[in-house]
Amino acid sequence: MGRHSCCYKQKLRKGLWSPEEDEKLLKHITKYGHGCWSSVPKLAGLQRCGKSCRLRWINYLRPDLKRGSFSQQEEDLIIELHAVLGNRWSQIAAQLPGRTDNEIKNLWNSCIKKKLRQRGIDPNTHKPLSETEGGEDKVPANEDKTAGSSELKLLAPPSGNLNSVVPELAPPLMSMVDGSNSENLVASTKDFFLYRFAAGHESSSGCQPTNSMDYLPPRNSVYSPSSSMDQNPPLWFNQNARLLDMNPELTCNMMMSAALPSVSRSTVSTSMGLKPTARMAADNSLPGFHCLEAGNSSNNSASSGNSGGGIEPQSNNSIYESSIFQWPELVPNRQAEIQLGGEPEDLKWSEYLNGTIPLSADIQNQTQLLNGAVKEENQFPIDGLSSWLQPPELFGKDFQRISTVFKQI
DNA sequence: AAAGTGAACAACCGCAAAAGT
DNA sequence: AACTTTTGCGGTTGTTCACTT
Repeated sequence: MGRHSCCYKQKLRKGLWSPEEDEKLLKHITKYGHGCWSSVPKLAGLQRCGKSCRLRWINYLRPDLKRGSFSQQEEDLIIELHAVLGNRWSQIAAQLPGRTDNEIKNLWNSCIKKKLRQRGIDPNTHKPLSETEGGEDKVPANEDKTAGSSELKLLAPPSGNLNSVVPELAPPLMSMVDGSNSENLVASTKDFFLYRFAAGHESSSGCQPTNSMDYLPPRNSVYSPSSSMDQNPPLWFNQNARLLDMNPELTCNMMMSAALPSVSRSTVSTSMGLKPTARMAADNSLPGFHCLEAGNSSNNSASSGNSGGGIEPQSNNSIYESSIFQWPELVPNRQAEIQLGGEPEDLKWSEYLNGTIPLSADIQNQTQLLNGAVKEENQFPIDGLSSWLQPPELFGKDFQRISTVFKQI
């Protein structure tokens, strides 16, 4: 319990990561996947603890990270999600594909808090400062993590009256949830989330969710309590539901993958979360939109079952099968960005790597490009590297470092 | 030009819980 | 069932850089 044992070992480096360390970690994970994090530093030849490696990967090296500044839409979404979830950054991050909890947390503490105060809003309670009688830094009621049944508690809005928010949102949003009306998506994104959270609040009792994001009701979904993923249905559903009702083919793939044993621990990146806009857009079905996530889980569990034995190189496994890259979800994500007014600099690794940085919202072409990349035996699309490696000045110093590493790979 | 300041970002720490033995 | 190991999360601190004085 507590601090990881590897942290006690001597001579472990701390502080900022060097490009060489990044390279080692990236190479290792690209080749073998992370498997058991505690064994990663040893296998990758790093003088770091596994925890540090994990953090570095999640917050910095992961290829599906979206870099660049937050858009206004994203900020607004964060504020509204925070009003519902409190400081549950990982859950907030799950709704912002390509963003990490750390990133969002930093943004909140350094920027959004200040903005809200300037607007006369208490960032903790989301009420006017005048109503909070100087309790600026007090923890709001919905952040009481230690209280029992916290799942339901934290879902309650700061005002304590979630119903005041939800009912009027529900009718138009229901059609969004059902995917039958994709035209009003942009304007209602934030409302959509509030509704979804509220829906979770209502439906969570029968599901015994493990966290507040496990609310997703099985509407329009394939989740069945009797299915094989019921080893941890809330978790499984939490991580996959948004994708499940996106695409029948995807659903099929995921179901098959989920049928593999031990979809349990949350080793799966929450970055698979899709904005509603992306979700709806994908209702048009993207052929070849494979779900890697469930396969990822099963694969991870298989490797983690070998804990202590290190990671066996899986030379036959593609990068996808190694649960590292999750390109396909980036297709709808990209569309989501476009619909949400994503900024040009909000480019993604997949786009760099595929050399398919789109200049317009031509999703079909994009989809074809990405599908092509996927179909090519799931190989890491190194061919596309040259095109995105060329203008590093466009993407900052970090880009140069990573690009160097990828070049070498 | 140098020092001070604040914003933004990166990383660490401690804890809780899940998973494994 | 008890204990250990591993993972994930949130709070906090440290670092870097740009801007101001």
